[in-house]
Amino acid sequence: MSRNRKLPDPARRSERSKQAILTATTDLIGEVGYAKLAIEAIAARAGVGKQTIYRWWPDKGSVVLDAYLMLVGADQGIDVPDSGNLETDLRLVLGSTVDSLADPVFERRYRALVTAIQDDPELAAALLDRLLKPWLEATKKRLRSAQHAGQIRNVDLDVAAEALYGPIYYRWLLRIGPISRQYVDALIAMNLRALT
Amino acid sequence: MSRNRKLPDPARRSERSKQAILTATTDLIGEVGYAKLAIEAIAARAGVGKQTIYRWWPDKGSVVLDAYLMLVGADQGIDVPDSGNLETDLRLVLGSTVDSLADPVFERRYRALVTAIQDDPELAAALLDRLLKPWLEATKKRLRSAQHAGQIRNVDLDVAAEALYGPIYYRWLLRIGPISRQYVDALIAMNLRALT
DNA sequence: TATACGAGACGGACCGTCTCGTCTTACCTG
DNA sequence: CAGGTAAGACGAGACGGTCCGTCTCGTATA
Repeated sequence: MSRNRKLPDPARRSERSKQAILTATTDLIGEVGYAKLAIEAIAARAGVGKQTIYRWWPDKGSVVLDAYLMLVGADQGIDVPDSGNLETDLRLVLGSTVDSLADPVFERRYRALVTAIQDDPELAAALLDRLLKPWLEATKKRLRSAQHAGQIRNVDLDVAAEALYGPIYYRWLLRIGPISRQYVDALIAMNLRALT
Repeated sequence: MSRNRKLPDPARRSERSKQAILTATTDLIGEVGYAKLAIEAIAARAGVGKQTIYRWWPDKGSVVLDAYLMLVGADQGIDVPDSGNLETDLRLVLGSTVDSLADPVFERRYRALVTAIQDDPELAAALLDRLLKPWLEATKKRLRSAQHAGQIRNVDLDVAAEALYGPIYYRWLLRIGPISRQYVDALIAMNLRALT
């Protein structure tokens, strides 16, 4: 009862076409948004046959995920600096998160991704593994270091890391309010009060 | 250059058709999901002409919002109890939030709404005003009461309220992990440590 | 030599607009 | 406080258009 479809040979895949498809996808999301993004339009823009897209991706959401990962240059490793001053380091990493979310170049693409995720748990898992988890893990690593230095108490690091990112994404995803450096500072201050 | 469209008369609107449309929408989201939800299918299921839908709603997202608000019985006012014990009261209100998000009946409909919001800021504002803000305001009110009782310190209540809801929605929207009563308890404990 | 490729034809699903004839309702008249 | 009427909201569905996902074609490539 397993999948009966003949799989294509990745070794023979055209890198040129792949790049063209992902680039066209990123451009088109910026122009027409995710809802009106059409596979046909991607193929036309990329100068590619539709079948070439359907051969390598199961659906629109998967193309969008890969396009975004290429855009942000994922899989190159996230690292939170360790200056010894936790507040400084957190301000740096959360600040760069906020900058990305507020940057129009990334905003539409990221929102497209969140849209695609909502009715595709597999895609959500892929995004989690390849983008969100690296950030969370890097942040937890920095918090663990602070724990060992006796700067913060012995709390659940998953809860602590999500308490930092959660309110930012909450504000941004549900459009509750603007996310600014100032908001980040207030958030960090509150969390450090809980952690020390 | 203003809108040149003749507006229909709300006084003559058929309440029967309205209910049928919103009910059909809720049912169909549960069956096929938001992405595959078709206006034509809603009309057919509701026993209604397509024009009747297009006459009263500008797009699919708006229908979905109204359907959800009807489902949860919004606009009936949110109130956080004030037992004197802040932890108990927060556990109650955040617990009911988690229950909703985890309930399959509400989950698909709410995720549909989040999807619709991402490329429609106006719709997002409507959701914010009619659903999210009432919860946040009720929570802030309870926190303010605790402030006056000298139980928590004098912090920005917007930041405090969002620090409570943010991580829950973050986990749920980005499918980072399961949201449970246990997680809520850990979250409340951490926030209370920051607030006292 | 096998197969990934660009191109595009194909039937089908829905889109959003429109035009019917019917039914409902707000309002006017007596 | 009827009862009659005209405006318009209604259900139904035809319409051209877009895009879907599958399927052939030769051609190019590894």
